[in-house]
Amino acid sequence: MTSSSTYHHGDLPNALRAATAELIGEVGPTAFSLREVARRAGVSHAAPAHHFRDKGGLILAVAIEGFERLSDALGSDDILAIDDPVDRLAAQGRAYVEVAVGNPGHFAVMFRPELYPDRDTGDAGAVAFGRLTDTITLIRDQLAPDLDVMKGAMFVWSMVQGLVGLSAVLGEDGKFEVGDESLEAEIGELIEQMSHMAVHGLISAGT
Amino acid sequence: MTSSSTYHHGDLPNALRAATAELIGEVGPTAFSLREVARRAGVSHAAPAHHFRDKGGLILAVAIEGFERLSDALGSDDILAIDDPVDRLAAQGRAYVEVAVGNPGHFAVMFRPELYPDRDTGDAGAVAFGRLTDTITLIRDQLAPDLDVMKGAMFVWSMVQGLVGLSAVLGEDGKFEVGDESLEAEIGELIEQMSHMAVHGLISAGT
DNA sequence: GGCCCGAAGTTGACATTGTCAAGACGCCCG
DNA sequence: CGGGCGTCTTGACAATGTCAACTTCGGGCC
Repeated sequence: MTSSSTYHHGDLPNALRAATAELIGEVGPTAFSLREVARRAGVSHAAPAHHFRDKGGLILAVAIEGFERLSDALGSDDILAIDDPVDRLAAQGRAYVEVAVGNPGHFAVMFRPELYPDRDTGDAGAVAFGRLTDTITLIRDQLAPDLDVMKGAMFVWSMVQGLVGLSAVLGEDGKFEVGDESLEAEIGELIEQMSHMAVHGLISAGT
Repeated sequence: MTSSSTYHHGDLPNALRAATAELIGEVGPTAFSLREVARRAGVSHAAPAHHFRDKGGLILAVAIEGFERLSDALGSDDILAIDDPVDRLAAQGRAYVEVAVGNPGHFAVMFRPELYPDRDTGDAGAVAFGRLTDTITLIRDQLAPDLDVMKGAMFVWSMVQGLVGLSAVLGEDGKFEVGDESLEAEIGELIEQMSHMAVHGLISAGT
């Protein structure tokens, strides 16, 4: 609880992770400043170094946390309860986008190894990727025997990751405006349509 | 000509753009430093400010140059000479990836508006996107009358952009290694397969 | 042809940042 | 109750982005 002595924070690592994700979500991973994070957490500017080695270490921790949240979402009970692999893949697509828009600070650093030089996220990314390959494997077994699972997984991962990346660029409020015409689709409707296209592409490539 | 007086550089803006793209390609857009660029161009640390307002202005110039190169590649004579719209789309996918891997410094900043706050790339991005929508429109007219062109364009753009983004993360030397199994496909082979899937997805969604 | 004004580049300064070394604080185990 | 160690602070340093003032060049105008 609120300790009278402020010298020991209690759970500074988690507070720093949260403040970092929040700050990056506001100003981006470049403008993000280690000292500002310390300020928000109410500690001195050098305190973060005792828990995370340096700036890169703190960003790495946020990236790993993001991959874990993604893995949890892609492998949730709700999703694993879906038997039809095509429906499950669509649900995973929706879940992916939901996690991305719900954790902008995390996703801003998850695919940027240059932000934590000489370190990596371990197998956190591979675990999340495995959630997708599992579903693609089901699709291959049931619907598309000749499908290359790895290429198929890269296909759907690229699609959904590209959508997330582009949506952060193109518009605000979930709407896109590109060129003369404006794409007025909600992002939810868009991911629905794109999932449909992706599934047909997968199946046609494997039969 | 090697001017005897070094005071006036001759074409400093272009030299700075080139040095910036090169440096970003080496160390990423975050570690990139304005003073280092000036050093490489052989000018003093404040010289860039006279041509590009500040750090963001220089990065913005590189981003716009990248969009222009992309537009040129997607609308090259070779590509426009391809009559079959499906073949043309596949060629544009290949061209997109080629430009991306050939200009890593540019692509590292093209979809990052947070790197140039309060500024934007104008219509440079929309022009490139238009090259794709043109081809998708052909596909709709000839093969898939009910296809939503904008959604289809977002689909293929997301896919190819996601592939580019992920390829920068997953591996070196054009190979991917994910999880236990390793995806040994060359990126060229991968984009070929993915184009195939994308086209089938588009057509099935529009008929 | 000479001048001169503005473009192009330099120098110096300042606040901010990331990192490191050294020290202060407080809890826990003996 | 005393010492040790994890936790946090303080102070310092080099590097960075940006601003203001200064210097140098070159082309246009009379």
